[in-house]
Order: sequence, then structure tokens, then C-alpha cells
Amino acid sequence: MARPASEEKRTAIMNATIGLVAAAGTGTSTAKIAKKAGVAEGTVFTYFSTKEALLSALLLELEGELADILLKDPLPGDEGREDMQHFWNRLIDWGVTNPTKWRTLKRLKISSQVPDSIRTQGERRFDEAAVVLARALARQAGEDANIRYAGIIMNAIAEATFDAIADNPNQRETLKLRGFAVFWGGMAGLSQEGSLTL
Amino acid sequence: MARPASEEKRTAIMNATIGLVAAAGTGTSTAKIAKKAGVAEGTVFTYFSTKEALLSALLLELEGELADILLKDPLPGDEGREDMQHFWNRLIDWGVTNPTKWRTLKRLKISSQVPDSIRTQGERRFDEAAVVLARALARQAGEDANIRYAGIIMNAIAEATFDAIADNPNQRETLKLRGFAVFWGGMAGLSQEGSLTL
Amino acid sequence: MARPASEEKRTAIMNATIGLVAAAGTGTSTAKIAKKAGVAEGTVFTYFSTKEALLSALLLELEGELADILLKDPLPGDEGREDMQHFWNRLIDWGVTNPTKWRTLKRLKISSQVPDSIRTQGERRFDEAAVVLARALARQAGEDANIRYAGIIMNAIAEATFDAIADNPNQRETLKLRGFAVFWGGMAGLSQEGSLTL
Amino acid sequence: MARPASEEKRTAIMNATIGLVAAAGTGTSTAKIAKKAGVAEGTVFTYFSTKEALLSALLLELEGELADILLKDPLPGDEGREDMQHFWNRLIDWGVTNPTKWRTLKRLKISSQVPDSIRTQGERRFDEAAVVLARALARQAGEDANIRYAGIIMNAIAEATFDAIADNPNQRETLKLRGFAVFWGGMAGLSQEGSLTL
DNA sequence: TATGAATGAGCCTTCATTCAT
DNA sequence: AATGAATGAAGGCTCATTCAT
Repeated sequence: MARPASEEKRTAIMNATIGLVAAAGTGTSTAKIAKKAGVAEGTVFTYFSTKEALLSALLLELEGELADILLKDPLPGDEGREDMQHFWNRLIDWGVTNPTKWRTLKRLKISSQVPDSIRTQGERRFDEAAVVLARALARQAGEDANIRYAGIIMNAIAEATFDAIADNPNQRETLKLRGFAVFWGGMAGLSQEGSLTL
Repeated sequence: MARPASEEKRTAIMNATIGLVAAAGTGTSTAKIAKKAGVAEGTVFTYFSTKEALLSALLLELEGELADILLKDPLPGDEGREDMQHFWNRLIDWGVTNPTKWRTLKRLKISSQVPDSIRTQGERRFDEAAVVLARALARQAGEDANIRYAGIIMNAIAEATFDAIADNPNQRETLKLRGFAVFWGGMAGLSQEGSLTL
Repeated sequence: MARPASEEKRTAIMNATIGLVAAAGTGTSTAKIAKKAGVAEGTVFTYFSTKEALLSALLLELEGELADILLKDPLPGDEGREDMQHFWNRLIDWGVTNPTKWRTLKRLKISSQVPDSIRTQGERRFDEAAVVLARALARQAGEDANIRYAGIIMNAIAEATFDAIADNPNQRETLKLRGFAVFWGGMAGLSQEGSLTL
Repeated sequence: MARPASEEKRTAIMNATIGLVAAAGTGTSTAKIAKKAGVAEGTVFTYFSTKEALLSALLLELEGELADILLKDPLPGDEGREDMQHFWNRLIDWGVTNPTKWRTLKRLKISSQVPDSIRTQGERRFDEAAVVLARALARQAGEDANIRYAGIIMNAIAEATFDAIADNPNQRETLKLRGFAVFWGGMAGLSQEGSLTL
């Protein structure tokens, strides 16, 4: 009956936020976000009750998008190196294609403007992927390898890989391969240290 | 800048900043910093012309401190794994001993309140360490391994290691070993991918 | 203004306003009013062009309701104490029965969000009652007693009486009697001071 | 050492607030207050941490001022009508001399922007005066007359008296006398209704 | 007519920085 | 040099009102 809430506007606000958070951190003002999104300052608050709510929604959205991409295509199915590399390639491709999203996601994950509960909720998006990852990892790093720890390291090496690709875009595939080799080699190192009681 | 009288006050301001940035990010107000440092609000600005100047000085100071620690003790001198592990141990020990410093350093490195020129300048502090690192790395990852890339990954794995140690303080030594194994294994993986022209 | 369709909605808006103004003052937002009334935000403005118009209409309505009540039942007709006490009892009964209306009326009478012209207009609602009051008063306080002055005092003592009854509901009748005694005694005092030329 | 906090500025802010609250209610903006006081917007908050704190301080200050005035001069000492009239005269004189203060005080007493705890605290300022009032009242209205109730009525009649004086300034003394006669007569009426158990 | 999204002025408050003392 | 009061530009958010549906 009334003017319907516009998905388009919501998206515009989110995209503006992605761009600004990537460039200037979560300290960007809602006024700048509104301006960049092409809406009135007040409109931001009809779509997100609070700046915190906006940032939280953005974190969940980005993690959801990434998680979906990891799982979209069928896995090779070897339950080992190839499955893992499949994930790795998806991760790198997404990050390289969406550098500002990646940067924003990274910032949101450590921002004090996003409540811990949201961060926890966001990790849940990766539960499904984590199962596959765990299976593949078990072969390379032993049954009791810690997935969370492996995940953080995978992320970190991906990070370094993005940087390298950003500096040398034409070496993209090589760098992607190399990054995985590092990760996979690291996981092998992990296996040699025996089990831990955490 | 002719250093104002009291070195003590300068240090107090820096320490207060470390604590507050670790806890609340670079958004902390200069007023809070002054209060925690036990000086008047205006005094902050006789030691640092600007909040940006304060944060920049802090970044350089922390990176200097860390760089010094890496080089303080004599190296084993094998120009390989042991030299590298020596660095690794220094890095982890410093981070575990000074968690707020580590956290603050991490935040400053990505803060939009610190100009890029400072960030570049800060990396220079590690030039000397990088030389040693390069030599050691050459053996494990090949002559043309990229130090910057390796450095970023080392940092990342260290980060994951801190988290793990923070959660399980009594496993500190085991986790330190494991972290290094991962790093070293990763570097081995690096070598297998052939040379890159970057 | 051609009254919009639903008298029911108009009433709902007014009632919602009564409740909210009593609780939170004339600063309450039109959005809250709409919500409490169960209508859309915009609907408030099809019934009342302006928030000011809404509050003004409410003031007039409440004063009208109270004035009607004062006159509804037949007076004892002694043109003295009994007529006056009849009014007093109506007034107190209405206030005790409708505490939020009373509270809202009180607030509207001094709100800067209601124009003076409306306040004046509202007083006109009591003209008829004032005639009776004047006659009754003449006996107790002299021919030239000032009705406006007496009215204000009556109101004030009623106010104090409401408070007392709110604190001690079971003493209602006694307090009502006592309040009138105070008022009537005061009017006697008034007569002793001789006439005034106002 | 630093620029000392200026009592003058604090007073300017308070006076500006008195004027604006009298004219427009407690909804007045801190920006307007600052402007009228001739200070920067931020300065308001170096003297009062919060708008609520400002209004609260103002309420306590005004009640304190009024309470002091009631007690300043020596009482006639008859412990009856004359003592009471002494209070009455002080009250009326203050209100007539400071109409905006009176108006502001009235508004603050019912504002939802002042916490109840402050209101309670404010009433305490009148404790000393209340003792005298109670004694005088006992003679006219009986031993068990309720002081709070009497106080409210006194206030209310004073209110009506101010209005009348504002309309007819040259009748000031006569109206003051008349107002007291009404109050005193009302208290006599009170005595006739017998005791209440509240 | 009813709806509620859209608007932008305005609100209270915080903050980096300046400056009188 | 040290202090902290003074400043005014933002900042996040609310609100009365308008307008597309």
C-alpha cells in the first residue's frame, strides 16, 4: 500500500558502507554513507536501526556471501588435498575479485563497533564448509588437528596472497598456486608436532 | 621537535595510549589518554603536535622495540632453520609478554589515522632483521623467495599462535613449537612451486 | 476541515495522545502516538494537519468534556453553597475517574506547543459554568468577587485533592469534603478583604 | 594554573536556561541556551555534564534560593497567623520580583527531564521552613493538619495571586493581602472537617 | 483514504585542538 | 612547561511532515 521498502536502497547503503569502511574504517560517518548511497541521512536509519546494526548486517552478509561461494560448486571429492585446494581457489578468487569487500570484512571482524555475539553468529556461516575442511585436513595434519587454528592460518596466507596478487595481477594463477603450497606445507608441518591437549 | 622536558611524561602518554588503543581502538579520545596518563588534556599536545603524530610515533616506537628484540641476542648462526627459529621465538615471546602492545601495533598498522608514509617508515625498522631472514629463508624456500611475502605469513601464523596461547597459557612452549613447524613447513611448500618473477 | 471517514480512528489517535502526554509530556513523538493508536504514521496527519493542531484539538476536547460534566446534572438550585459543592463534586469525580485525562489537560494548558489563542478559546467552554459559579460565589465572597481568580484557586485546591486521593484512595469521600471546606473557607476569607477594582 | 572555571559563565548559562525554560519549556535546546548565554555550545557541557544535570542543578538552585528567602528575616514569632503571613509575603514578593524564575521552577518540578531523586532532594530544602509552617498551621487548622497538603494549597493560591498581580501590578499589596486571606480562610475550613487518618 | 518510506533540520553530546592563566 | 576551560565542527540519531503507492 505504502511505498514499498526498496531492496535497491538497502543495497545502495550496504555498498556505500563497504566502500567507505574499506577506505576509512568503521569510523566513517553515517552521513558520508548516506551521501555515497544517494539517500537522505535519515533513510539509513529506516533500513538499519543503528550504525551498529548496519555494520553487523554487513558482516553477516559478507560472511554469508563468502561461505556460499565456498560451497557453490561441487567438490572434487577426494576428501584431501584437492577438496582443500578447491576451497582455496574459491577463497582467493572471491578476494581478488572483491578486494574492498575483503578489506571491509577484515575490518568488521575486529571492529569494536560490532558486538561479539554477531561475530560468533558470523562464524556459524562457515560451519558447513568447516566440516569438509576438517576431513581434508585430517589427512594432511592428523586426526586431531585444530580446525579453528587451521582456518585462521589459511585466512592469513590468503591475505598475503591477495596483497601479492594486487601488486602483480598478471601472476595471479601462479601466486594462487604458491599460496596453497605454503598452506598445505604448513599443515604438513603441523602434523609433525604431535597431538596437543587443548 | 625539541623534546619537551619530561621524558617520563612522554612515556606515560605513550603507555596510556597503548592500553587504550588495545582496548578501544584508535578512536579513543585524547582526553581519555591524558587522564590515564595522569597529565592535563593540553599536555598531550606539547609532546605530540597532533593525535595523528602521537599514533604515528607510537607505531614507530613499537616496531622499533620489536625489531630490537629480534636482533638483541646473538643468532645461532647456522644461516638456516635455527636462525629462523631464533627469530620466531623472540617474536612469540614478545607478543605473549606484551599482549596489549601487540594488539595496539596490529591496530595501528591498519588504522586510517596513521599516514601511509609512516607505515612505510615503520617497515624500515625491520630491514636489518630482514637480511638475516632472507638468508635463512633461501635455504628452505629457494634463492628467490620473497621476503616480504614470507614476513607477512610469519606474522599471520604468529598471530594465530598468540590467540592459541592466550586460550591455553600452559601449552605455551608446545604451541610455539607447533607454530614454527607450520611456518617452516609452509616455506618448504613455497620452494616447490618454482621461481616467480615478481 | 471535512472530517475524514473514520470517527473511530480519530478517537483512537486522541486517546493514544492522552495516554502518552500524561506519561511523557507533549514532547512525545507523533510516531509513538500513531503506533499506540494502531494507525500508520501518516494517518495522524490526515486527521490533524499538524501536531500542534492535534494537541490543540485535544485541549479543547478535554475542556469541553469537563465543562459538560459540570453542567450535566441539575443543580440543587440554592444559588449558594450547595450549587458550588455540586460543581466541586463533579470536578473531583471526573479527575479521580480520569487521572490521565486530568494530567494531560494540565500539561496542555501550559504547553508551549499549544498557541495562546487556543488556550483562550478553551476557557470559553466554561463560560456557562462560570455564570452559575459567579452567582454562588457572590453570597460567600461578595458581589464583586473575581470569578477567574476563584476558578484558578478552585482548580488548584482540586489538584491538591487529587494528589491526596491518589495517595489514599479509600479516603476519597472524606478528602473530597475536606477539599471543598478549604475552598469554601478560602472564599469566605476573600470576602473579608473588601472590594477590589481590577 | 589553567584558566579558572568562571562562576560568571556558569551563572550566564543558568540564567539563559531560566529565561528559555520559562518561555518554551524544558524542551529548549542546549544550543539555544548556549547562544543566549553567550558561550559556545560545548561550553555548556564543561559546566554541566548533561542537559539533565543542568536542569537538575537549576531546580535545586531555585528551590534553595526560595527557601533561603523564606527564612532570611526574623519571624514575628507569634507561632500563628503572623508567622504564616510573614512566609506568605516573602513567597509572593519573590515570585512577583522573579516571574521567570517562578515559571521555570514550576516547569522543572513537573518535567520528565528531571529525575525524581532530584525532586525529592529539592523538597528537602524546605524542611526548615516546614517546621515553622507546621507550628503556625496547628493553631488555625488543628494539630493533625497535613503540612504537605497545606503547602500545595499555599503554592496554588500563590500561583493565582501571581497571575492576578501580573495583570494588575498596581494592586500588588491588596492582592497579596487578599491571597493570604483566602489561604488562611481555607485553613480554617480545613479545621472544621475533623481529623483524617492518612 | 491509508500506508509507511523518505526527508533533512535539529537534538544532545563528544572531541581534537587552542589559548588564557 | 603545564593546566584545563573554551571552542565549534562533527557524530549518531529522532522527529514532524511529505509523498509515492
